Amino acid sequence: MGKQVTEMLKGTLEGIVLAVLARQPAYGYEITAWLREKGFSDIAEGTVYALLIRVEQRGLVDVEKVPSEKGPPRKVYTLNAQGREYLDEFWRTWSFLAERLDQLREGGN
Amino acid sequence: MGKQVTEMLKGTLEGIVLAVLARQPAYGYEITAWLREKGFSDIAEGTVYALLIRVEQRGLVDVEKVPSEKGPPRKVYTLNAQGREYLDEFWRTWSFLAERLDQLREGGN
DNA sequence: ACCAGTAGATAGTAACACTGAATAGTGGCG
DNA sequence: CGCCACTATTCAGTGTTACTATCTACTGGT
Repeated sequence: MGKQVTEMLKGTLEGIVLAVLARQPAYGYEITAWLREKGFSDIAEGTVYALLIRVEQRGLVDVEKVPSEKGPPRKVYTLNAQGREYLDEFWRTWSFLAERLDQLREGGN
Repeated sequence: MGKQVTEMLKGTLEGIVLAVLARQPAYGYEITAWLREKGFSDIAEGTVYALLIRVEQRGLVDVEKVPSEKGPPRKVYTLNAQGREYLDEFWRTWSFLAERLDQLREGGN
């Protein structure tokens, strides 16, 4: 998609994934497919898995192994209380940034 | 300010600085002060200088050394045609991301 | 002579997304 | 049975970016 998106995703992709999990539990492959569908056309497979491991280690999500009819068992991730808290902060940070950017774009000082 | 902002700034700070330069030429110290004033409370001094060198090497800005009444000479940066083009693309990328994020936030699918 | 304020440069570090490849399980087809 | 497509996860290595901390350098005031 271009280097610009890649760099801009740093810090936001994590929030995006947590926001997806806030709606309902999901597993890596599912999340990747969802992102692709939503226009993040070439988010690498591995990227989402690495991110999920990170948030798991930080204790923002709970994990459950669920057998799949097709393929190896799925690791289903659920946002926990700490994750919800973190997500709230993410939205505050995002709002802060988005406001500043919008102001800049309007040429406002 | 927190690690979240730091990571989110990756990829956007560059656009922010270019957007500032789109309004009028400026030098590093000035840009840093402006950012602080606008709420980016702890953007490190060095960060902006490093970024400016990067965009200069990519040919997005023109540079002119201007003697200062107080302190060493200033390096005044001006956005050139290529930089404006890059900035346009930045805004397109930003819009794409912001739209997706807004949708996610509304809980929309 | 010293210090605060202005102005810029730089070496080393941490975090994050990407690339590319490997591993594993299931079902269908010849 | 052997092969392939699809599902699903893992991992080592790389590039980019912002931060930390420090250093240089010039001016004016005490």
